[in-house]
Amino acid sequence: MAKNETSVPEYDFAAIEKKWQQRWDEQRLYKATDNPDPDNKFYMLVMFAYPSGDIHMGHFRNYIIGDAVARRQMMLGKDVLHPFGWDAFGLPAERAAIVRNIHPDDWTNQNIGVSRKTLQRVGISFDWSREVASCAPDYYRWTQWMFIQLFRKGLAYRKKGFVNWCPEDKTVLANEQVKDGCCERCGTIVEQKEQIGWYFKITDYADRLIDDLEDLDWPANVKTMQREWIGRSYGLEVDFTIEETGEKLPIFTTRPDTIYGVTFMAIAPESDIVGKLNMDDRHAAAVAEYRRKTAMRSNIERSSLTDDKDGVFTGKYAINPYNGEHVQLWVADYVLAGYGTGAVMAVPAHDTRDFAFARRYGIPIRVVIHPDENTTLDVNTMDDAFVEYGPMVNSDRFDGRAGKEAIDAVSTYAEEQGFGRRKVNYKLNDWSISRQRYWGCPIPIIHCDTCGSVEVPESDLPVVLPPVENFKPRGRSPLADVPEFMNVRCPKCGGEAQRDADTMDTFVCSSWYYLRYCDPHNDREPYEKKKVNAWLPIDLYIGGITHATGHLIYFRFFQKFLHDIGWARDTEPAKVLFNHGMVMDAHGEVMSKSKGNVTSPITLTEQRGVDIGRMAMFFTAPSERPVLWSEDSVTGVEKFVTGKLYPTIAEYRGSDPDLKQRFNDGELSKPEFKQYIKLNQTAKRVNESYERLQFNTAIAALMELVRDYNPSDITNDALNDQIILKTIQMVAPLAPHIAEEMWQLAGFETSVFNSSWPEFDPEAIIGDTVEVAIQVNGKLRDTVIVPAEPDQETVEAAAFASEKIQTYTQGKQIIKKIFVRGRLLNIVVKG
RNA sequence: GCGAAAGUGGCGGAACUGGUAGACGCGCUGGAUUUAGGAUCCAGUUCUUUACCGAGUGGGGGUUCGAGUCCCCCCUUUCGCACCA
Repeated sequence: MAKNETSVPEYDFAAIEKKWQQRWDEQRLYKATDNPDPDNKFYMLVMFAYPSGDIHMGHFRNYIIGDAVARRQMMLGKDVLHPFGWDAFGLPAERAAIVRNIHPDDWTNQNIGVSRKTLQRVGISFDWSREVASCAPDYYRWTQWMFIQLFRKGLAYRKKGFVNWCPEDKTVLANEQVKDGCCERCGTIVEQKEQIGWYFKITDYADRLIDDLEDLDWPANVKTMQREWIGRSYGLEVDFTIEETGEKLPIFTTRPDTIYGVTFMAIAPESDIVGKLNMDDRHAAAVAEYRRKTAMRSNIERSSLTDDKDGVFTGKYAINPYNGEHVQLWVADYVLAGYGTGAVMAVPAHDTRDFAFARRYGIPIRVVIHPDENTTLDVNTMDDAFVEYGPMVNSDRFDGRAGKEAIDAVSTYAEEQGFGRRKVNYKLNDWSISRQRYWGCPIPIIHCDTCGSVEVPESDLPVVLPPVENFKPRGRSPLADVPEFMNVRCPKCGGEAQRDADTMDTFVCSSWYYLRYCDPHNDREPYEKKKVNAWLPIDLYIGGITHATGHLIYFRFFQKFLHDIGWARDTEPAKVLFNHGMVMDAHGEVMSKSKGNVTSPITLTEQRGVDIGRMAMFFTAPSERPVLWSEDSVTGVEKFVTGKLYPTIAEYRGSDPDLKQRFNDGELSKPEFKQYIKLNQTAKRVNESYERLQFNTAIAALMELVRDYNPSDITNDALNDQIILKTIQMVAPLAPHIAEEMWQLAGFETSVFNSSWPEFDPEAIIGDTVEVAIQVNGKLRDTVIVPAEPDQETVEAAAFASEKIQTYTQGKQIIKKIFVRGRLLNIVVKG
């Protein structure tokens, strides 16, 4: 064996990790350029983290995936931007600070320090010179700037309305922060409360937010969730008339073809239409009582009563403009005040909810759609509404029309007659952003009795969050009790005025952070456009699925807005999105402190080393699937790294090979050629695995390569050394420290991450012989070994030479033969 | 209830456009080494069987020379939506 006798030091991971983390830092290996080549750049982004103090396995997994991608992109010669920062405002800091009796600012900064150190310890290739924290005045100054831009375009406005109110956190929540009727953060049942606050008019962007999903390379489920959340539907708005007052009562419907089947109308209890009806005392009292009752019910109670529709009659009637019919007007809580016009036309025969309601209160049911020409529906035997399309009946001039065509005809008629118009509705509501809390970005608005809501002049930004002793929640913003903060002069008229006391939803802060990374220290503007346009769009954005209908809609909205006002070229922030799977314990349970089943990446890496921890995480499952973490995940990978991979460096012969050199069959011995083939097959497989973020199969391929590597068969030093060096390069993005150490032991003075990612020799993927499967009638009966790239005759000759094949074909009629190049021959026989 | 995705050994998981199912690893079994344990190495490991044969990717049907992969029905799991008119 041509073994190099220089002794290789033992694998001391602690020393190796420390050494390389220090050197990488000194060399500024991860420092991103300000002037990337736009055709050769890679913006690798992982989601902003909340600095809770400990980095858990979920973070670890998220960041090592991004890290592997970033490091490989470096080796592919790209200009790489791989930044990190902190989503540092928000309730948890405020609560922790209350409990510990320290200031949220101190608590947050301490945690950032600890978390940053942990991330550095696990060797993530973040460019820390670009770190941002959303609670820093030089960051939130520009969050306020963003608010002002929206305000100037009329896209930030203040209104009084019903909002989600968390009684525990004592603050307003956005729809996106309410889960199953409960506060997403603390689980308390959310109440509806009338409150004045600021909104972003995201609904203006609803169409673009849906339509532009088309071109995004995002997981299909996220796109579907966003489409459903925005909830676009096309329909007709029809003006019914209130009988006595003659007032218009517009309603929205997606089924104009059922309009002759309307037998009653229903109004949402919260709708202000209810107040305009002129009800007599008896009905007014009943309605008031009903409204009071609904107000007390929480959202979950209301939605869980799906089958049990109730309501109350107003004593009033409305007129259907199509046929002049007078129908009863009810108040019912299955109608939502916040969608459409807050009132609906009810067609019991063709809507499940209306059907249940009509049956309960004995309201007439009239069939106006038949399943088809030959089938008629009988009201008396129906046990549910018929909701499909079909020909219209009992519908005057429209009888016989069906489906989309019917809807068109009915809609056009309304438009011609002037009592209706085609309309698009959305489930998406405007984004409520006011929070009655201390630890957030102050809203840069001054309220003046004469001038109204006035923006703080840009030169006065940031509006600094004042130091406050007592920031306990009391149901209104703690800032409201700080007169030095609140009382200011109006920037317009100079009169006495008051600041807005609320702070912004932290999702505002995280809606533009990816732009700030491109120019994080700019103190004249949020960022230089040129820099943002050079780095954007994000080439790969990695995070958990939890943000599908929150952050991932908000930041698309911001990007589009900034595009519209000339601050960004791109209309979408991230071309590719990837959701990694969760990390759970060995039994598939979510890790949590209360369950006591938390494994810390810090402990893991201290005991086994960072690279082993990373490799184990990568190897256990492909990146998008959940990982059930257990010690068994580590065993095999640890044996491989310390027992197989690392010792190969002792076989290095110091030939300083040209890694671009390709060998051909003739210049290598048979066993050498075999190993050369294996190397190139592996390079191909590893490449494909990296592209799909399937690092588990990349590791499997590398394990095979190292297993089959046999230096005693190799006399060609250049080949031997090429195998070793390329192995190191291929494993480097996954296990950076050990790879860098081996690279140095091989004699290199520059980083492995500055070397070129190995390409494979396409001529060396197929060996000199191949195994071809021989099937008879589609069943595998034998395999034959033939020279590479065989033609059909060669394989057939080999096949019919096989005794096994003969026993299956003898005395039978051969009908046809199917030959798949390099794969198989299928002989179809009869008899 | 509606919608989507997924069901492969004892376990985590491989299998590109239909083409040799179970790569790689864990675990397990046997052997070597060792005073012993551990570690390491070698061999085996889908099921049934001594072996051959046969069966086999949740169940049932279909298309095809050939199906884990495509189509239909059913079951299970996970996720999302959940009165959106």
